[in-house]
Amino acid sequence: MRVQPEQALTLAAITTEGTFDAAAQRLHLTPSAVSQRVRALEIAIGRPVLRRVRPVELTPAGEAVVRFGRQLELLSSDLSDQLEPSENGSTPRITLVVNSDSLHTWALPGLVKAADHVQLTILREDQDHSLELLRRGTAHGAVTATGTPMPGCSSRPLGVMRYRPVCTPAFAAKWFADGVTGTTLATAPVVTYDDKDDLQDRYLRRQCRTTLQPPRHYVPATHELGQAIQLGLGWGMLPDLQLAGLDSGTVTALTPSAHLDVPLHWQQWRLTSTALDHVASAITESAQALQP
Amino acid sequence: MRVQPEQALTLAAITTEGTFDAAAQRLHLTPSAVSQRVRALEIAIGRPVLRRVRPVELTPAGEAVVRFGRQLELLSSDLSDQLEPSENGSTPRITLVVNSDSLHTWALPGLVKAADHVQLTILREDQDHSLELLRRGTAHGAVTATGTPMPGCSSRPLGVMRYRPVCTPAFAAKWFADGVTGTTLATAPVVTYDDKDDLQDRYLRRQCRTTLQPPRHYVPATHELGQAIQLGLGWGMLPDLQLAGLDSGTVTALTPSAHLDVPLHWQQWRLTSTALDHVASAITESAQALQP
DNA sequence: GAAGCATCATAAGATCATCTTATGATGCGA
DNA sequence: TCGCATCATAAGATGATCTTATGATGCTTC
Repeated sequence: MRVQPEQALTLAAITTEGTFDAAAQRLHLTPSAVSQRVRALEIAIGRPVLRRVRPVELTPAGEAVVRFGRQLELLSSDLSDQLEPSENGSTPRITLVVNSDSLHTWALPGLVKAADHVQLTILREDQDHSLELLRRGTAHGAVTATGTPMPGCSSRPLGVMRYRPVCTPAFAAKWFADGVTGTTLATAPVVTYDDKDDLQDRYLRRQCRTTLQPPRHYVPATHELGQAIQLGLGWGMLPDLQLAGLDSGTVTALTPSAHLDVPLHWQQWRLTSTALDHVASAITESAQALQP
Repeated sequence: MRVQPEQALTLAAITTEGTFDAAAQRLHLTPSAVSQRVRALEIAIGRPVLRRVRPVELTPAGEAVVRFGRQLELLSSDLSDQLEPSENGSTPRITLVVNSDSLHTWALPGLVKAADHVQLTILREDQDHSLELLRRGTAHGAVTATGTPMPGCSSRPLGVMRYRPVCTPAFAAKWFADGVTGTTLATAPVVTYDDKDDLQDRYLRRQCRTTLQPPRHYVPATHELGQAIQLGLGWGMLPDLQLAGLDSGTVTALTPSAHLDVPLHWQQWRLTSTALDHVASAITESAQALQP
């Protein structure tokens, strides 16, 4: 038997919501109806589509069905758009994942322009999570650091984010009076985004060839991380694009020539949707800022 | 109200079949049910989707719905394929338009290779018609002479078909003993595909700078047109690729250096279907034969 | 560990969309 | 003019799917 569109859309809703009951609410149905739809779907394709845990976990078959459902949603939005270009009640919603630094520095301007006919859901997540969100179908596209496309996705390079180690002149005078050496770097406090943020460690390794454990402060917001550094909380890695926005003289590079390049890529589902196309080209346009 | 997938698929079936009754048969329904589905659809989107003539003619809104339906069909096939790679009962059907010369000379070999997991419907049509079939959603892809993509389609260049004016040595001796001039060209009979085939006229214009009206024979089949020329029915424009297959000496060029280049493009719907992707790459591979 | 809550499954009947049957109108060709 | 093909509509039949009701399970909280 064939998978019914309704069934696929239901499974997609369950995946985004995480539970049957939440999906039922979203679909304006009783939980029982949702349960029955899932059962019917599983009977139709002859195997389970998800594991009943919280939140639900899709089986491979379930993932295929959800992909179908998501594409159907977009197709449907496209059709509505063609039929009633005026009525904007049901403009499609595109969900994308952008890491915090990109969102803060370059991603937003282009996206704003694309938002005429699209409703955006921007998820601010780090690398690991962003690929997971793509895989689960929660997001349609993502800015990632890995260029190899997920199965079912296409990937295109966006450019390179260049990070530099910076601090205030006062901070440098206090901690690096004897120069930026293994000794001083081991004691000077560093400000990072969170405990997964390894940019600083990569710099330290390149600089000293050993693993250092300086004091660390975590500031999990890009703008505020910049502020923290400007206030002398520590030194840290900031993108060139963010540095360009600071008043000159407020921060200084630890080692002027040193920098870390993080290549960024746009990954999106291989599906046809004018809405998604809009967003993709908007991101690409924004990423012009990443070109040297 | 939203367009239901069933309704879109129904309209698509009506379009391919031409009448409600034929569509009903294909869908294993009564004509009445089909009629009611169409009515429900028209009420849902608030305007007619087709004109009730034979065969039916879609309105712009109807065309949008049919496109949606066709894409849904492909999506659905893809899903089935993913869920049951073994059961090949419902391999997707891809419809493409290829002009006669391309079909005869270069298009088929690659397509044959792609046919493992795809059922092909090849429509042999000339330029005007092929774009129309694309637009109406009857075909998923087409080999066209125009490179500017239709709305909703993507286009990629395939290469160039080079045509040369040829005839038999005997024909040349009889008609062109005084050389290939405006005078001789005006009287020597020419063989063309049909009355829309303007390759010969383009050659004549380029050769003489005036419009000539030589006697014309129409042979609406590529292979047979070649045979006709070999039998001395007239001179005509044949693709290099076709000439390569003829025994040497059977035909000779009217003006050895003269040739007409027809650039070819592959246009297809911008949608994600592994089946369509297969066909597209097969066509592109075949088109290697068009590279100089 | 008992109570409370959230979650999913199942049975059974209600509801509603959609199909079939039956009939009629229209247009076209023989 | 008849016959045929086509599409529309009314009305009842059908059947899928929903809601209601209830129960099982597992996790949290006190």
